[in-house]
Amino acid sequence: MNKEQEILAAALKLFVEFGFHGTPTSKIAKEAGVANGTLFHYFKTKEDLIVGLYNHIKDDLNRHLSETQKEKDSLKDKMKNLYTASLQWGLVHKPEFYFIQQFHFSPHLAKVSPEDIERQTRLHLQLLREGVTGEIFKPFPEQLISSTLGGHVYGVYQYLLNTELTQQKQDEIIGQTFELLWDMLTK
Amino acid sequence: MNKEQEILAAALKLFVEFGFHGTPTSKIAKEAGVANGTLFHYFKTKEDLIVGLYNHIKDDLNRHLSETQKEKDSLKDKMKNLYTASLQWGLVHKPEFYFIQQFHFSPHLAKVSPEDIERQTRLHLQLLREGVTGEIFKPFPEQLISSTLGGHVYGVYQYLLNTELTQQKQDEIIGQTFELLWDMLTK
DNA sequence: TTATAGATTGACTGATCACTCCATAAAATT
DNA sequence: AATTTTATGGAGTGATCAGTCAATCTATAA
Repeated sequence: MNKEQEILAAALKLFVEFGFHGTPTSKIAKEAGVANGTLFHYFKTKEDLIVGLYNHIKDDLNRHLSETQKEKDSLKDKMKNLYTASLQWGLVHKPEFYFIQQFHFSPHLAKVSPEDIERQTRLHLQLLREGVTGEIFKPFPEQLISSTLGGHVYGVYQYLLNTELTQQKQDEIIGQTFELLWDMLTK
Repeated sequence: MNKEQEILAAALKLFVEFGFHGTPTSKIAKEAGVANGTLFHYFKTKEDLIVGLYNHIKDDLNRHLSETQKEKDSLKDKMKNLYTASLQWGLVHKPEFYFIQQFHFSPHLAKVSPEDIERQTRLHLQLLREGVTGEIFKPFPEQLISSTLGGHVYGVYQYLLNTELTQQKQDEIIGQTFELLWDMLTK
């Protein structure tokens, strides 16, 4: 791992544990095994580091989710794969998932550029549009379906996070809750 | 409004806008129109203020939700009233709702005492238990139903927040989404 | 009236923090 | 080989901040 990645990894670990406030850049540098100055060589400011870490994680997640998409799958299968992969990635990458949410409720969110946002939501938006224009979903506004979907994933994630289940039980829950979600949203 | 409440109101406003990190206690005191020392007379530390504000808001919300509950209502009506009141309160108290979420993804969450948590979740838990023991809900773990429910509220809230709807349209969406939720969770 | 306790003030402080700066080293480019 | 660019280090700094403190004010009770 190069120094930039070491810094990102250290920042993630400390931000999740102590919050943005509670984490001085000096501690991040120390945890990463680099000098103070090195951190500011890669990230002009602390805020730059925070936003950079967010984009780094989001792109990583997005790359992973994209890999689950196969052209020839039905919409339902594509969405199920997206749903499943999201939850599984979140369970494997707990600090990353927590950080995303922590970031979403911070003033730093406003610093994410529109291009970054577009790139990070393209995949979801595309599937959603497919379902809306194909009249697969119930006749609700696209935004409402999107929000409901997001909320559902969030809720199920919280459950899976707080109950230690075997991989098999986990997959079972994911499958069942997807069906609930699908039945709720489609005609 | 007495000084303690002025401080809480100022803290809420500034925390939501600038985050915990970006809000010095001196600014809070200034915004509240009190001296620095006065703030620390009412709250021993900044963290005390943050946690105190959270409990203050949560108790406020809880008091409001409790008022919607009538003994003789059916479970469905009780839940619908809780659901509706939650969303409406959140829309009227946007900063408060945002602060709750901001707080949930901060290290300060760990400082809320078990008694406070119990008091703040009693109402929800009670209705949930009623539905589980009465076999109204589908046979899922209580925790899963609870999380799903929370996620659903969260999702619909995000939608209502981001779309400027008339009161009437809003109520319509709330009614419709509750039915979706109810159908999804009950037998 | 006096005594006591709480409320309020704002100047002050010790510690901490984000960030700078310059020296050196390594790598890339000419 | 010479030159430029990039990477790294770490001591240093000015600003800021959470929290203190002693003085004053207010109110209530004895």
